[in-house]
Amino acid sequence: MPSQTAKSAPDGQGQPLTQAERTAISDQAMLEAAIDLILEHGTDKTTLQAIGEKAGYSRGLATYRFGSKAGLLDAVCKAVSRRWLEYLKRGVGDANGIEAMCAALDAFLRFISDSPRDARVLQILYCGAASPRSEYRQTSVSIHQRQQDDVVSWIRAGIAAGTIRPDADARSIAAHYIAYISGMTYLWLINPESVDFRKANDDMKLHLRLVLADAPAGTPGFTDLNRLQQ
Amino acid sequence: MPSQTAKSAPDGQGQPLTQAERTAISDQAMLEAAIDLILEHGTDKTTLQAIGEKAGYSRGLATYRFGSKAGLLDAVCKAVSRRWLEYLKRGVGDANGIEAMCAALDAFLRFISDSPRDARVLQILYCGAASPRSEYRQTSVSIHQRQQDDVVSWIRAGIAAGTIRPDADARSIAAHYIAYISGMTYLWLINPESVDFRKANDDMKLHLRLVLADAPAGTPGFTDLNRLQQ
DNA sequence: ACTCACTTGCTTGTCACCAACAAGTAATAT
DNA sequence: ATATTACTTGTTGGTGACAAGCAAGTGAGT
Repeated sequence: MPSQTAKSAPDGQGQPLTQAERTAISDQAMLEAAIDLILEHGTDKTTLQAIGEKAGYSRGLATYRFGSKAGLLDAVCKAVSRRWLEYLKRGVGDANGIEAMCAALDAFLRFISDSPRDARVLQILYCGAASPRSEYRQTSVSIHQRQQDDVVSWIRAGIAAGTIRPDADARSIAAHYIAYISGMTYLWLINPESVDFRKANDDMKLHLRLVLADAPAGTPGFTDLNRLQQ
Repeated sequence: MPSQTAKSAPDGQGQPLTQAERTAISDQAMLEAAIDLILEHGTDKTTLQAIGEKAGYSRGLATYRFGSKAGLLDAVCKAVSRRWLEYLKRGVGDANGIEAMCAALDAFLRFISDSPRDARVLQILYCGAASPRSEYRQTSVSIHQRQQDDVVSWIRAGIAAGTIRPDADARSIAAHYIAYISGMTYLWLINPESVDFRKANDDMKLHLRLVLADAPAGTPGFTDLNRLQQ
């Protein structure tokens, strides 16, 4: 127990930290500790005491800082979601229509292999948000809604650009698309071997093109699919 | 507190129950109480004491009977899953191919409106199974695997019957299909207003036909879709 | 630059609650 | 009547939440 002295300089040097630096450091340490512990034990068997102590502080800091266990989970959810959304943004760029939807699928696949820790903990937290009195459900709802809205705008832009057939129902397609990703991630989380995420995404891209692509009169239908699959 | 006397006849009559009847009655009462409490408070804020007492017994019976909280959740998960699988079986009958997949979507929609209590609690429990050390994850894995296997066999039968194009990848399609249902149910659970389940399922059925239908040379592609949507 | 009051970060003490188990009591079975 | 099973009660270790206290950082006046 290093007690509470010498916390002013983690590197051994005596230079004092500002209050803002102290909170930023301890916040970050606790969020990372929480991710590790959640991945190992799940949210319900992760204790605030363990989080605080793993981060190098006392058992009480997590409660003090985040107010409650739910508050901490919400903070973790927001922090990891932010990382994912930035990753997604970089992957999609300013693409639109079918290309944007395919790019987002690719980005998600890369996210899972680049940051499996984040991807897993995010899905665990989203699942936790399904609990009736979850105090961070709104966070999950907002993020899913935002992603769904993005997809809707991609589809509408695709329609405007003529790459997506005009009678496509953007909202319904977007819901289907988000549900697919969410469901696949769940299946992958509970049983990673049962899911070939790469192949599923490739198939999804084919299906998207098949279902959404604008088809001027006389273009091939299923034969086109068969050609793509070769 | 009715203490523990007069438990031999809930209807007031003095006729004794067999031991098997007693356990069956208390088991059922506790499972139903657990469902109500989980729907109201979520799994983590539902206590074994509350379950036992709501069922008309003592605070200790749930632990005694199910061994642990995880054991009880597993029992609830199995019981409700059984009800859903029977419902599904009746809805699908001995259909195959695309018809079976569409029938299953219809059955699920009816399940949600006929037994919203079961549907909601099932999704809550499946979400809980995503936790790293969940003691009933295997139950969720088995059920999802079984449903996926059913879909695979429907698809293979459809291929054999010539209603599904022969180059369809049954396993990949099945994973996509199960992921869609799972993901939609999650989105519906966390934010029921955001999902038009009926419309989404109608679209899903269209897409299934579009992606899977066997297409003899020269059949229409997208124009066929447009016709179906009228 | 020094100091002293104030604010903020963090820790420890404490309490109510909960899951789990053990031991005991009442019901059924033989 | 005795054994067995269903169920209850006593107890314990652990957990989240809160409050009180301690120490580090902050800033105005000198």
